[in-house]
Amino acid sequence: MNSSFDKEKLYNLLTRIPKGRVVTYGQLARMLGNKFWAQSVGNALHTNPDGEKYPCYKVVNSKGKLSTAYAFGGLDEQRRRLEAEEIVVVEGKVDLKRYGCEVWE
DNA sequence: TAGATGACTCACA
DNA sequence: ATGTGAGCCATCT
Repeated sequence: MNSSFDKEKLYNLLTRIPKGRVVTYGQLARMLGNKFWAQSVGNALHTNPDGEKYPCYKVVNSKGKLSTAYAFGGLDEQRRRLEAEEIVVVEGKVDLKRYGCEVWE
């Protein structure tokens, strides 16, 4: 069947992210089924700035770098939220070795 | 319908 | 570390 990109699934995963942990676009894409959805994931988050409801601030790229085009608040706000979960942000980046979660549940 | 754009990732120099 | 090229997807113009 055409397993197309489902935003609901993406949002579901976002809300499932354990506290004090971050996830990369590729990781989300992989969980959704296709690792090539990374770009689509970023696009979906940008077109759907549900940051008020979804922890999109926990989503970073494979290098652990935070989004430069944060839809709301800005990089400063995102860093603020991450630190609020005991996540250390350095130079706008997080240590995926420490906070990057491969899989949860 | 086709082309360009992007909050991506990976490999190589 | 920085830059370029190639790859796949969804959305916009």
